[in-house]
Amino acid sequence: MRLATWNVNSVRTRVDRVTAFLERSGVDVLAIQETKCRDDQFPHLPFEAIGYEVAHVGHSQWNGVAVVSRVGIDDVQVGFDGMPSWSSKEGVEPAPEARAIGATCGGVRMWSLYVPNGRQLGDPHLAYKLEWLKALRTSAAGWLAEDGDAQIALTGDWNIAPQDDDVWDMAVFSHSTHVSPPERAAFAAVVDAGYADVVRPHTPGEFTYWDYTQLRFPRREGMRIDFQLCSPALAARVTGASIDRQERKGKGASDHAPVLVDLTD
DNA sequence: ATGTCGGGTGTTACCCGA
Repeated sequence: MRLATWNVNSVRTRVDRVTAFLERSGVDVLAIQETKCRDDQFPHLPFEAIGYEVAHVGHSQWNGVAVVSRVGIDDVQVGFDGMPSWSSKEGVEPAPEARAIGATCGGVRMWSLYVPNGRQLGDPHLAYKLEWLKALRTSAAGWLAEDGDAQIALTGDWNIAPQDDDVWDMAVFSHSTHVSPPERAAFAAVVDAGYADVVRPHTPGEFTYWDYTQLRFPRREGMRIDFQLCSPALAARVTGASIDRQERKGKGASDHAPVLVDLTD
């Protein structure tokens, strides 16, 4: 079985590319982030036409996450227990955002996660990001406490570069989010809860994201911020992993590349 | 920050978010 995660930066703009990727890559379960649409706007038909079912949550033009599967899609859960809310502006009641959806697909509990960006050091959005990750860690630890043999994949855009070599130049990020110690500690806490980054060992020195500006992609100036973290029982099934750099090329590319994991049957 | 992308709208010019 093959799992993938991909921040597509608008599923409506990119639907042809995403379905072509599914057909080309043989991915069985795809976690999508930044669909940037409401549920009623999600393009279900092109996915169903090639044999995939969709579970999606989207409340507005922001965020939006989905799981797409051709091996079944059961027990869909929107958000996780304790997931913090966010208010886009003063005077607006905080509400849960469309940043997490889980579904069981072919025996794997697949989560599509879009971790808050954090914006800038000192911004309230960074405090929200850290709270969000702490709550995710608590929930994810609980899932393993319930069933130590559970096959769980925490996949998506984590908006964190855990190591210095996960960005092209640390000097550029000296006053930025994504590399700050609290963010890295929040990521490490999820790993410590029992979820291993199964992709890094197979993709040394590779990036998953390149900014649209400044010719970052041709200059190979990227970041590794998209991950698949797997529970012990799932990590034991991993036979390989890759980052599909090809998908960042050409007109109409997302700024993120798909991250793939192969499992034994 | 923005030499770029998305989405949106009090739309054809600007807003926000990444």
